[in-house]
Amino acid sequence: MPAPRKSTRSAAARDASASPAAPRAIAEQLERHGVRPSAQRVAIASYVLGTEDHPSADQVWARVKERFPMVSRATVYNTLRHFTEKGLLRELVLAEGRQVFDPVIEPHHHFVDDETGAIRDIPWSALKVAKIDELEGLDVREYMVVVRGVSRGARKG
Amino acid sequence: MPAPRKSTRSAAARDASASPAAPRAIAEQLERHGVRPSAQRVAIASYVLGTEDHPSADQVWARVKERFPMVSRATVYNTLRHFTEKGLLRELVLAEGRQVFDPVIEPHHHFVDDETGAIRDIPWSALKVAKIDELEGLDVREYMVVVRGVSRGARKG
DNA sequence: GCCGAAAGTTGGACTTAGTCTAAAAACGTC
DNA sequence: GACGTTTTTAGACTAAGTCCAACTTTCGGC
Repeated sequence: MPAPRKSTRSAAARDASASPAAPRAIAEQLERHGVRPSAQRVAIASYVLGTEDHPSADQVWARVKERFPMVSRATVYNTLRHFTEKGLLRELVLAEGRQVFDPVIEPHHHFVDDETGAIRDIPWSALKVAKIDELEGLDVREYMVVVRGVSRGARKG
Repeated sequence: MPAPRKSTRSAAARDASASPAAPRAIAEQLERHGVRPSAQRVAIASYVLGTEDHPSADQVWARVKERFPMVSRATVYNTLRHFTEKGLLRELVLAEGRQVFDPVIEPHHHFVDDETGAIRDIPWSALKVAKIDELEGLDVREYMVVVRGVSRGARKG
C-alpha cells in the first residue's frame, strides 16, 4: 500500500480531482458514500468535489449548467445537502450572505481575501492553536483559524 | 486614573453596558464616534452596544421595536452599517444565513454552539495561534479562531 | 416484462436577509 | 422661517435558501 498522500482532500475529492473527466470513478465514489450516482449528481460531484474555490450553491449551479443545462436549482441544493450529509462535503460559513462548500473534509484553516472574496485552504499544520483544551465549559467538536487579509504575489485572481 | 479594566469591549460598549439606561451617556459616545445621536440611533445603540448575543440585524430590529415601535427596518440596517463604519461595531460571518454584530472591537475568538446557535466571545489570551506570521503570500489583516461544539454546564440558554 | 414503491428531478412558489429608492421628517445654520 | 443636509420611513426589489406538487427514473418483487 502506498504511503499516505500529502493531499488532505477526501478520497472522493482526490479521485475527482485526479481524474476530473472520469465519470465512472466519480460514480463509484458516490456509491461508496451511499449516494446513488444519477447523471445529475455525477455532474455536480465532478465540479464540487474537485474544486478549491469554495463555491456557493448558486455558483455550483451556474457552473454545472454549462455542461448540464437542464439541471435544476432545487436538484443542486438537494444534492449539495445530500453530499454534506454523506460526508463528501463540508458546508462552511465564511462568506457574507452565503454558505460555501468545501470538499476537503480533514481539518484545516481558511484564508478569506478582503479584496476578491476568494477563499483558500491553509494546511492544518501551518498554524498551531494552543490551549484549545483549556476552554472550560465547552465541548469542542471542531475549530479552525479564519484569517482575513489580502493575497499578494502568488495565486493572483 | 483607575487600572485598565478586564473588559475588552469598546469604550462605547462598556459605557452602554455599564449604564444601559443612560441614553445621555450613549448619545455622547455616539457623538465621540462621529455619529449623530438621533433617538432611533440611541435606542439601537442601547441594545446592540451592550449585548453579548451577537444578534443579526433583524434580531436587533425585533428587539428595538419593543420599546421603539416606529423604528423602521431600513433605519436599523442603515444604523448598524453606520456603527460598523464608525468603529463602534464589528460585522461577523459566523452564523448560517445572516451576518451578526459584535460590540467587542478588540481581537478575540468565538465559540458557536451547535445546538442553540448561540455565539459567545472567547478572550484573545485564552487561545494562542502560532506561526501566523509564517503564512507566505498573505497580508494578514485579522485572524481569529472559530470553535464549534456544545456548551455544557455554565451559561445554559 | 409488469407493477408498485421509493428515490430523484423539475419548475416555480415561498420565505428571509440584505439593499435600494423616493418621499417625508428632523436637524442645524443662517 | 427658509434652506440645505441628514435621517427616517414604507415598501419595492434582489438574492439565497427552502419547500411543494407533479413528473421521471430506478429498483425490487413477482
